[in-house]
Amino acid sequence: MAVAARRERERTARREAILDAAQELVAAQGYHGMRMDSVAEAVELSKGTLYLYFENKDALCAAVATRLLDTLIPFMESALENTSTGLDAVHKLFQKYSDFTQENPHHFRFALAWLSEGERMDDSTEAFQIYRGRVGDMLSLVVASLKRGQADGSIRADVDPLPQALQLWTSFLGVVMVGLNREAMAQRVPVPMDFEQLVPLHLDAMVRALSSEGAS
Amino acid sequence: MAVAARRERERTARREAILDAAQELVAAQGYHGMRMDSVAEAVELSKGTLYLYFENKDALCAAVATRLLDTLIPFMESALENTSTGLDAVHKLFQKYSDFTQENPHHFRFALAWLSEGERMDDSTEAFQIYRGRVGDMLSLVVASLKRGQADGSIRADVDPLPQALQLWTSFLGVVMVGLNREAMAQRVPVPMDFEQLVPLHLDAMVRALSSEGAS
Amino acid sequence: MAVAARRERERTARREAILDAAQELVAAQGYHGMRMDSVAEAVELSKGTLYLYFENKDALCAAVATRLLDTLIPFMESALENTSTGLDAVHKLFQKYSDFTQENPHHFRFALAWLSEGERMDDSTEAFQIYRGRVGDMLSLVVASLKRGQADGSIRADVDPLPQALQLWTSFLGVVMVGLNREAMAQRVPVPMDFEQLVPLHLDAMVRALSSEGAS
Amino acid sequence: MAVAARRERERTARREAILDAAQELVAAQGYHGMRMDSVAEAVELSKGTLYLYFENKDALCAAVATRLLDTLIPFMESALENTSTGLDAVHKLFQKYSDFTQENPHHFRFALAWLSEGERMDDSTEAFQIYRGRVGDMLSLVVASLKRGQADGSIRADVDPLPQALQLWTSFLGVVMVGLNREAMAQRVPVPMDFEQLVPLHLDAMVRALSSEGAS
DNA sequence: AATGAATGAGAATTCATTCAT
DNA sequence: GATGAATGAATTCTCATTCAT
Repeated sequence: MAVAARRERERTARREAILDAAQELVAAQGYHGMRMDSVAEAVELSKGTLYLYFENKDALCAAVATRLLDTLIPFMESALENTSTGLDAVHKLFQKYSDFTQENPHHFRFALAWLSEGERMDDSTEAFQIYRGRVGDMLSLVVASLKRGQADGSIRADVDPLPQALQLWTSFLGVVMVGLNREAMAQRVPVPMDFEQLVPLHLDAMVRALSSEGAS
Repeated sequence: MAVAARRERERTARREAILDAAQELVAAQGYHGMRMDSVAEAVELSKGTLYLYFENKDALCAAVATRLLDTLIPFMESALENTSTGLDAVHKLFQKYSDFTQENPHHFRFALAWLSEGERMDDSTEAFQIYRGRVGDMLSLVVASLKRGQADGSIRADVDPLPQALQLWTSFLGVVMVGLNREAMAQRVPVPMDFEQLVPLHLDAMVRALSSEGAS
Repeated sequence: MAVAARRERERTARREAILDAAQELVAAQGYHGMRMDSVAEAVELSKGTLYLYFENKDALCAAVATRLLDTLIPFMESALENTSTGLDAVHKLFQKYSDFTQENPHHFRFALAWLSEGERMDDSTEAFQIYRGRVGDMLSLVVASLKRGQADGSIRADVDPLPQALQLWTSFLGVVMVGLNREAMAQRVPVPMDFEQLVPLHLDAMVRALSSEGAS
Repeated sequence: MAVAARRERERTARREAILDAAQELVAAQGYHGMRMDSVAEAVELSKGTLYLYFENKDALCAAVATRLLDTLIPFMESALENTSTGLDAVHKLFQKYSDFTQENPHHFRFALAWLSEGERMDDSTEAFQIYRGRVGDMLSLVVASLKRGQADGSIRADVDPLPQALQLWTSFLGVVMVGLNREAMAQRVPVPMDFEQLVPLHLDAMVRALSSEGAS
């Protein structure tokens, strides 16, 4: 029995180690740059062993993303403590979101790959299904804060919470995407770009747009 | 002489055909998914011939992007006619941008695929430099309108035109990206989404955020 | 344990098989004519497998050359036993060199093909650095014998050992090269050629040139 | 008639121009580095036109080499004027040969390719046959000087002219080959090499070896 | 005679995945 | 469970040669 338990523990630990390595590599080199070879080397396992833990590369990446969302959601929830108003809550929620993407660029890159190459990713794996569920959880946090803001008067009454949550989230996606691909952007845009400014500017714009103050 | 003229015509036509094929393939399969082989097959030319028209894969992609911007920019410029204020101009500029992406989903898919794979490209080709110039032209339209809005009092004076133009553009990228992948999104996000609403909501938010009215 | 030992044996054997095939192909077709495809086919391995054993084509070629020098050097060293003088040693060294090329025409053809195509190689691989070291070892034998000859008075005192060693080696290259291509030469040079005589004649000339006797 | 003559003149001029360009390119980039594309561009002709003047790449190269030998032979002959002895003549002959290879490295590279890749070159062309004849002419010069040296007593009587001429020529091939591939050599040999010294050293050694003075 | 667009058979190298041990 | 050697299809790019005009 104890043996089985230890085995299970070892298995979990190894799985986590693989996820750690994969996460770091995706962060450093992007989805395409991450090689199964490198993951194996990083965890000091053979390439074959990787396939005992994950069906294929996409499943491994989905598992990385899921684990990140599992971290992101409590991280965002923690932003809600000590918020004066719903508007403040929305602000802090996205601030956290932004912080998170800066610290875990892999999550974002994965999410984007998922969006922009969606059709070509292998979404048949269980790992992928779990990941999907998490996205809904995250959006719920935003919706709830918007509603709270309307209740406490900090957010305009004519805002429709769910669509507006999606507007907030998706516009954030664009800003953060650009921030994560600064090198690629700097190559393509012939003006100096201050990527550090981008997120604060966007957050500020979003707060102004939602605020009940100054509404006609 | 007629021969030279015809040759020139044929050459241009062939070039356009290659661009068409490449555009479609990148839109459908992403930058990595687009294979020079597939492009060649699609235009019924040999692989080698592609390289008579474009230095390499990156130059071909840059040419596709340039061609798209060549259409987009006049289209956006046309939005500036009959605009009452700078704020109105910004609004209409992005409205056009949005319309364009709806009508030319390929453009957007192309731009996104190219961006979100986030890898450095070969920027040594002439084609890439031309593309880079066009991106600047497009941004200039936004910057100019922001300045005009500050001059006529419709836009807040504390807005810094270039960074704000980037914020506007990049946040739009996210919204439109999601709008173009509505099916993938709808299937994956476990809440009902009304994509038609997304762009107007975002436009509205942006205008509120920039407007000098109701500024503290 | 036995498993590890067998694996190691197999790995070495496979490596040697690849080297054999590459050596033969370069000898027969020159450096450019040797294709990684052909090597793979010759050893009945997939192309990819070659790259598990050697970083790239240049590293493979460097390894072939190294292996040949590993045989040649002890063979030349054996010539130094029972030599009366330094001059005698130089003579016997090149006699051995010549014998070696007659017995291992592949070595020479390989070295020549590699040299006469005159292109820069990828010298960043470990394999190349090892090869480079071996070339130095071989030359050292000649340099040492020249010095010995000067010490014992058999070789002219005004000889500068290193440059002279290079002169000896490189002039030998030409003679042996022609000797190995006797058929091609005989067919192409419109005078009767006695190739058997060529090496002895050259050796004799070299000894006369180095000898301290008869120096002005 | 005049028309035919002019045509012929033009044709010859164009042929020469192609040879000039090819010669320069082989010199600069080696046999493999020389591209038919580059030749065409250099002479401002289309690639197709090249094939109206030369059967294929190898025939073009053979023609370059032939033309060079056509220059080399009178050049070597000119060395014979004002020579005091046969030994002096041999010395000056090879001195000229060496000068020539330094100034026309292409000739040499071609000759070597011909030797070391002989079997794979297309020797069926007429250009190639002409080239072969020239080689014999050149050797005859050396043979004649050796005989003269024996007659005037400057060269050892026991030298057999034809074999010795071949020894001289072939050993020179090696030295010059290395001199022409200095870059490749410098990469492979881990000792500092002074290529300028190599040819004089070799010439000196050859003269000592042939000289009747100091012969036993 | 001249053109130059088109060809297409390769070339080296990569990498996710499999499978005998 | 773990290994790691082997795979082989895929990918970008090259270049001597051809041929309709």
